[in-house]
Amino acid sequence: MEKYDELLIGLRQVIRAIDLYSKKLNKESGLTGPQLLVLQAIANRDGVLAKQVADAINLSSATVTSILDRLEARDLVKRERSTQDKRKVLLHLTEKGEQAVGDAPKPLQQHFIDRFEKLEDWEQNMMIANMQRIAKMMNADDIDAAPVLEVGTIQQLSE
Amino acid sequence: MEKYDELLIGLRQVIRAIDLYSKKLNKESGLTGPQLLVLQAIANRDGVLAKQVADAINLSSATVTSILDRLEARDLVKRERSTQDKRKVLLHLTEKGEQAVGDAPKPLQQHFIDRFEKLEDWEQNMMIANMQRIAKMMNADDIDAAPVLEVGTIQQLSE
DNA sequence: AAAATATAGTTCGTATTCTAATTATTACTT
DNA sequence: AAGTAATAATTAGAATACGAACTATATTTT
Repeated sequence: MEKYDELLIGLRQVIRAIDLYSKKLNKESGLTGPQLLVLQAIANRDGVLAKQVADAINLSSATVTSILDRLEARDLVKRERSTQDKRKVLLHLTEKGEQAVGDAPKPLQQHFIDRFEKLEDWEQNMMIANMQRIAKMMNADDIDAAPVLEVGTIQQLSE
Repeated sequence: MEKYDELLIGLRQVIRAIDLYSKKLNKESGLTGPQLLVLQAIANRDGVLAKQVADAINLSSATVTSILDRLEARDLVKRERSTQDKRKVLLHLTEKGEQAVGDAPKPLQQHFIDRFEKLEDWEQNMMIANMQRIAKMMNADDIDAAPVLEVGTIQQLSE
């Protein structure tokens, strides 16, 4: 087996771990990973806009809309049209939603963070540098000249 | 910004790079990343089983079935029931399929590999070790297995 | 030989995710 | 003031991805 295979397999495991944990979450708490992330974003700031949530958790507006549809159908979230700017939709948790956030297990992010923070500083730095390097090596920018500047740009904007 | 944020953003960039490149591929060649991976797996070994393809590219059988449905509908792949073991389905490329594989741009994997192989040995090893470590730290099994052990114990287990 | 297990593939239902197109509204330009 | 841009959200359509349930075969156990 080639070395790059090992790396790509490792990467796939990571991606899969995220997905599988999302499904595990769903079984145990009735919420998938993305759903929980959306709920937490609203819990963090009541009345947040759908757009802001999308930026915060790095998804397109369309994706957030579909997640919100499901959350609203289950009476966990309430949409409210802003009267000042009628394009905007303000998001709130219902009581049920607040309870769900409180009861839910940690999203994978949190679980991972707990472990990550136990590492030595130099280890943390090394892992960050490596991941950024892979991101760079995979960056579509370098494949073609122009079209896909978005990845880097979006990250910068969302900070 | 916390350090773990940097790491998770890097990871997100990687995942996104894979997705965006898949869509770019699709626009240019009419094949998505996973579709191309399936075609290549068949090109590698004519008559391969669906199951083997699934294992090779790390997807569930159900997912591969749906990808094969699309590829077969477009006359890129042919399914053939084995006469010896009628549970099995042997996969072949059609002429059109072979041409598609030949014409398609490299999947992201290949592009990445080219770059990865230019690195020094020790760098490659470090990147692999790091990715595997992240995979381990994200592993859902460990979440259930070792919930409230002491710090020191967890460190030992996760090494 | 009969029953229990295992394997290969498919189908079903659900969720995520994207882009492109659409709607409604607000802001900017001329 | 009218026409053009930009913004916020949604809708439509496509692909990916999974587990669970199911069908059909094969293999193993009793």
